[in-house]
Amino acid sequence: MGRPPCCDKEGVKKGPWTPEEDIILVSYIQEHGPGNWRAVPTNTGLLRCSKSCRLRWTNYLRPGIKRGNFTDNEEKMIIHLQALLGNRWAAIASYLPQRTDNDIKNYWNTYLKKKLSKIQNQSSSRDDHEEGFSSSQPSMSRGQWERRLQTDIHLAKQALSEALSPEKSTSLTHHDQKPSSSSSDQTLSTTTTYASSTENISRLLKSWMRNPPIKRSGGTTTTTTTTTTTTTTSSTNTTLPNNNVDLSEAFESLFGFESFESSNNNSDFSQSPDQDHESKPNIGNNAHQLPFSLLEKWLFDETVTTTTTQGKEVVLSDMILDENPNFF
DNA sequence: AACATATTCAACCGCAAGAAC
DNA sequence: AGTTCTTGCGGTTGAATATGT
Repeated sequence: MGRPPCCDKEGVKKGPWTPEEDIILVSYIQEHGPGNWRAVPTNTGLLRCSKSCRLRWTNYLRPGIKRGNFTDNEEKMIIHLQALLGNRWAAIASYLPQRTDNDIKNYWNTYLKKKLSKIQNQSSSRDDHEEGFSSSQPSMSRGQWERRLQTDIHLAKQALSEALSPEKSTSLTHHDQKPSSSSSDQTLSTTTTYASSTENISRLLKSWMRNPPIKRSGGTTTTTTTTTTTTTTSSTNTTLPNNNVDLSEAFESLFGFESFESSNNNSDFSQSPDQDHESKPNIGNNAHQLPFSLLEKWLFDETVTTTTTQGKEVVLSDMILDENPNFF
């Protein structure tokens, strides 16, 4: 049976979000900040459940989300972090601050998993003749598995190092400079790689205008009859259905996100402690300032620290696995 | 051109943890 | 201490889109 769904109420809209709804949500969050999601549908008049609002914000609307193709570095990091952390997408996403866990999860499920299994098939067919050893990966001898794990850890370190290195990998580096960085040139650079909420929505708007969701479940026809709580929103709604490009541009100017973003570089809007990243290590922010060993330490402290049978903690990354047979 | 199949990804669902009462 | 509420997470779904026949 289980608990009834939180959104089982009548009158709660489901399905794809419309630009109108996005605007309402963003303008509300701009005013009140993220959090207290329960109050969002009530206060905005959105016919969405709180969960849906939070998800829309965290996955698409919040500033700092990068969309589009994953870079090689990102791919590497995902692969190795997945090897280290498993399907802890939120944890993995914390190392790629500009990507959402949903994005990473989708990318993994639709692309990386297949790619890796292909590679694994190829290598396992080569390894089949080798003598087997019963380990957690049956097709691999224990020594192989240990060595691979070591290699994975090493590569993950390397990938992390590359990704966080300030002089490398422009896209990643820029992303790492989250809005909390104070320098204005960093702000400029972030606007090229980070998408602010405005940019997110304006992009959505543009693509939406190109391909209006005609068949979508009442999406476009659902005019938000509630003349929403925020003045900005209500004025926006009146102009929405007509001028497409102007709309998105008007939207950008409406919220003045350039100033908004920069004014929030040190603010709590995108980095407020009570929101999405509250438990995340926020590596992107200061990665270029932190000694890398510290990051490593944090990474491995959290994820690879394990306990031996004697209850003594062992840091896996520091172990020479082959020399510690008792580990298994 | 029309249909079938595969792929992508936004959104939903249910569960768990922790906060609030 | 127990219950309820809120939020976050990971798995899954299904509509839209791309690709193949």
